[in-house]
Amino acid sequence: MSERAPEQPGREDIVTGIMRQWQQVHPGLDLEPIGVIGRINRCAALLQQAADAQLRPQQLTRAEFDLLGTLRRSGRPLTAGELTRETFASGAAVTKRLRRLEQHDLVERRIDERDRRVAHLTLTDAGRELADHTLPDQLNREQALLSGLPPEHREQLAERLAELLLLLEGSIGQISRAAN
Amino acid sequence: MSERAPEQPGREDIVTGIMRQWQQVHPGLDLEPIGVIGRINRCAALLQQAADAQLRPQQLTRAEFDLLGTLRRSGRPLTAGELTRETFASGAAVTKRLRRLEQHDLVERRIDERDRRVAHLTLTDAGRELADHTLPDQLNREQALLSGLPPEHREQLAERLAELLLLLEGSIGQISRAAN
DNA sequence: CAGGATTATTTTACGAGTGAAACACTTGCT
DNA sequence: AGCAAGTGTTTCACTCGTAAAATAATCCTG
Repeated sequence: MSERAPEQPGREDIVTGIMRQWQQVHPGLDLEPIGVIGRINRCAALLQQAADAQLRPQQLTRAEFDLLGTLRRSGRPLTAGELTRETFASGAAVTKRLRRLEQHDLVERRIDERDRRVAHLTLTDAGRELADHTLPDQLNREQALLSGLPPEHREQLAERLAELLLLLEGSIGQISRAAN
Repeated sequence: MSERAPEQPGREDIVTGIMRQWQQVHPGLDLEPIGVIGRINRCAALLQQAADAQLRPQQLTRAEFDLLGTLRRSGRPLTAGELTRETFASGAAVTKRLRRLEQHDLVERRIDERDRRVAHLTLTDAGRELADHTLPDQLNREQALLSGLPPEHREQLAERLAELLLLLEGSIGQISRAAN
């Protein structure tokens, strides 16, 4: 399917070529941000595509699975608002996703008695089982993807990304008040 | 919701906390993929949010700007199909975006005379000006975000991401026929 | 040189996400 | 107590993206 040119198996990633094109069109422009940010975006797109494909048979969206995972790892009921903040999503989106998850009997809703505005969401047994089955599966396939990288490079990548993310949370995250 | 310690300004990124939660719930599970992939996804989300905000005043979507940029850096007319592959998007999405860009007189369409199925798209003068004004702007703000990282860390990050992307293009990209 | 296979692009029908307004409560002020 | 202000969640109207079907042209191949 790819016998293009006398090209080596995998010499360059897509972004390298993109940067070369820009350099020819705008010589002298500092393209470093593309080398970092463009690659992050492409990697994210590919990885999300892979995750979506893996969740499709379970009839779950990545965003829905994110909710299940957030409930699972928190180990206690969360309110809709907490889920909104934890999953970095809009309130409207969370409402819709919760409706679907409730319809499929994966999460349950309990109205707070003190303050009847707030809803506490919990995983049902089915929801917990689904999460507990799906997460390790997901991690295995992801680890398989990453295994093509030498372990010390994976580790370095994680460290550098942590630095960057911390930085971005500081400079961009202000509005979204990511309440940790 | 988080009684963690006399919290320092920015000691940990969000993902570190998420990993700690998982470790408590599923001890023994290998969470390394979260450290890499989870962080890539979060970084991408934040960076895209920043880019969207910056493009809003220009009345452009990030995806639309991606089309303009692709045409600009290619330096020649591209067909709709080429744009589809280059921008990593679905055909339908490209059709819609091109319609909008044509309506705003940013790109022009010319039907190929040999094969009247194919459309060649070009930037108009306005489109080129917009791209030439917006890209450096974008790069400057992105460089400003990254400038919080030591230069050698930025470089290392770009290198490691290039390795990863190359790997992912090999293992995931098969379907999407990225004909380069 | 006719008619099916192939290719390039658009249309259609629909699902998912969004911001703003609405709704449903509780809190605090007087 | 009464009511304005505040808070948590849902609804509404809309945009954007997608997969699959439709359209439109070209390429074979006998």
